[in-house]
Amino acid sequence: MPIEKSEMAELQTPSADGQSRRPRAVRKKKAAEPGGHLERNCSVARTMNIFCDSWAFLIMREAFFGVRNFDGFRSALEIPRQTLTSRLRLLVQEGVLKKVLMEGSSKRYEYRLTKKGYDIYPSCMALKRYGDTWLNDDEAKVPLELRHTTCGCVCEPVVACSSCLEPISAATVTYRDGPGAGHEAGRPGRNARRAYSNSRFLVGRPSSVSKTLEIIGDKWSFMVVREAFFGARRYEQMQSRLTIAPNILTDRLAHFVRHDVFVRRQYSSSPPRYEYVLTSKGRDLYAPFIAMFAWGDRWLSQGKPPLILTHKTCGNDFNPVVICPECKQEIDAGSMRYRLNYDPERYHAPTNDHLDDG
DNA sequence: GTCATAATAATACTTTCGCG
DNA sequence: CGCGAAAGTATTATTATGAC
Repeated sequence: MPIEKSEMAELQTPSADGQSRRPRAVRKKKAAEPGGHLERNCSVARTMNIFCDSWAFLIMREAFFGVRNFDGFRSALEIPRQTLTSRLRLLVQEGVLKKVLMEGSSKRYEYRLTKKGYDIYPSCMALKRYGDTWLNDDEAKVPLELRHTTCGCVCEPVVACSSCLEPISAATVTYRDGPGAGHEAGRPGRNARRAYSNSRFLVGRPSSVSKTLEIIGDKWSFMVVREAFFGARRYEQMQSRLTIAPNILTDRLAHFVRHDVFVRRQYSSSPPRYEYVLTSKGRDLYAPFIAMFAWGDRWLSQGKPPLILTHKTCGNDFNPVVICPECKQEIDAGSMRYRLNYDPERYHAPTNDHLDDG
């Protein structure tokens, strides 16, 4: 991964040399500067620029359940209006939803999935599967059961190699630069904040997608996990590869340790140093991660993927696909039926009902 | 080097209001 | 009602600095 001269100059921090002359971005003072630093081209990062926080994904999930209008989203998710407004606008702008006038009305709109949006379904299922596997309290029952109409099985979709159709994991995949490799300016503006309280979006329907997003609901979390999948273990490695603020990195690592995604292990004692190693629970995040990677390749790379994947097991280059383990067919939203393993009524209590007690 | 803390910038959320 | 803008508050991200 060679870095060109011009990029080097950008990457250099002002504090690197003693004298504090700014390289040249002197005209800041406005929001003009952000996006100044470069980040590696990455389909996951691009995907996360669209689904920049958990809400965006949950809105998509509801869309797959058939929700179409503003108030439908609002009541299903108990999302603040303003937040919903801005998320819908973003999703429309990015072309995963489209806003259409409802027939017979001059002012009611509905939000429909575009092809691009419809295609995020497999990623959604990968998130769901992860939550079912690792975050479900009730061992016996997952909140939502999928039935694959193509083959009739009760389906637990897996992420697999498009060449041999065997499930993939971080350990069985290698990488090399693709035609779209390189660096690009980061998205202007700051990254989205995490949602206020984690429990906030668990109040809607019980959902394994929500639970998964509680762990990796923001872009930085995904980026930290990405670096871990690419072999980074130490604080400093991640820090330098991501140009992430140190306290944010600290925060995310601690968050991940709390959630059993990383273990913190001392590798040196004279100066105490620690490294962060993925647990099996952490390694399993590879499935949703790579599913979103594939989506970014399909829709945001203009046919020039930044990275090419090779499946060690079969030896071929491949694209990640989400398939039904029974019939090996790729899944899509149209071929799935659902069964709820919970009482829907119970989970649609009026707002704030859960707050008032002594 | 590996963070922690404090100060500051920016955004999520709450509330209120307006418009057809 | 259905939707969103505006204003104000709460919380988080970023920057700067420093402890060890």
